[in-house]
Amino acid sequence: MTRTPLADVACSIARATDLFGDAWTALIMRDVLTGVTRFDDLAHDLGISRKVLAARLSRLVEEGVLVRERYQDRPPREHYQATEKGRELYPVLLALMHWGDRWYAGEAGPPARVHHLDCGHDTTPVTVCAHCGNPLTSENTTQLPGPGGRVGPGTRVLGPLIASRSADR
Amino acid sequence: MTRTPLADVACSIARATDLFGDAWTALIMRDVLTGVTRFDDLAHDLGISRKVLAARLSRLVEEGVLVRERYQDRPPREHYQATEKGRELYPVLLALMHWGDRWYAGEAGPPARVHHLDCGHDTTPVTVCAHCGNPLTSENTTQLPGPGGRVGPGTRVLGPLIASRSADR
DNA sequence: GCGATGGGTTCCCTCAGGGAACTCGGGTAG
DNA sequence: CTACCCGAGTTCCCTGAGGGAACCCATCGC
Repeated sequence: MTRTPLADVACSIARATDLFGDAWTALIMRDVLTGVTRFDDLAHDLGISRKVLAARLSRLVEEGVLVRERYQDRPPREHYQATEKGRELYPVLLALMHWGDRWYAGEAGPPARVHHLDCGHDTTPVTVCAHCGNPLTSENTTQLPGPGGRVGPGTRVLGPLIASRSADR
Repeated sequence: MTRTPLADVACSIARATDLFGDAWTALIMRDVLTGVTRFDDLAHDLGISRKVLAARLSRLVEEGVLVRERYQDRPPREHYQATEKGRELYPVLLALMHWGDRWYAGEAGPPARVHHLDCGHDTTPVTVCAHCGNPLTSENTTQLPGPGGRVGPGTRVLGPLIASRSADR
């Protein structure tokens, strides 16, 4: 649908969603990161059209989020593995999953648990400040322009910033 | 495009992406949470088609993520505010933004900074274990079936789980 | 009365997604 | 040697969601 290209907008969320803001991509990454790495397995597990799956996978490979590698020679079989860039999407998935659990889990409870091997407990993810370790929320944070945030022709900042909220109108 | 309905799949990521896995929804939430709350402002800021914006907003209101409220009577003006459910999407946005910063920021650096009011520093978000406070990664966690994760007809678990990885074939 | 907002809705067109069939190379059973 | 299956895609057609731009309607400010 001639999706408006978001990649060139000066906002990291826009850049990230240009790739990740697609219903399938998140689910593909979830599967790959939890061990479903082969084309047919992904197609069956997700119920995605094979055409779209092929397109998504090659996009993800192009972007360096996944690599396609041969894991067996006779017969030749390939699978997809997450790169470091891909593995770093895990916090996004955890955040999405946690939100889904909070707001859509039925009476039975969430469909899956996350088990933290390091401490041996089932856990929930919390997004905290790298500095002080306390949780970050929309109320206790402010978005400010960063070094790469200068405005130019064809470039939009990450949305009117708090500071420019009334100024830009 | 007769998008495959993901909402009924027994996976919180699928449920969340059914709503959120759309390029525009993430950006709308980013804007609303940073103070861009009016229809026209959103339309201009995002460069989104007004038709699609209207559709997204009403979907988000329907889902209880946003509320539409009149903030002034003469002339009548409405805006959209995030509910608690909506504000809790903030960690997802932070995770997306952080990933975008890590992998797509140019030489100039990221386009925006997140300032944590509680500790007074510019910060980066870290996703940690609610239990022990250490970072969660795809390597140090495992997904296990949860209470709501029983499999039935028409219901898929959150992707073949680690445990069933070789068993289901 | 007249134009300017703000907040949408309507119309048309194109192209991405769904579904299912087809391909192609390498096993493997008989 | 032939027949059949599997993994991994590719091709084809059809539908409907997204883009773009015009249109609508109520309420100001003048």
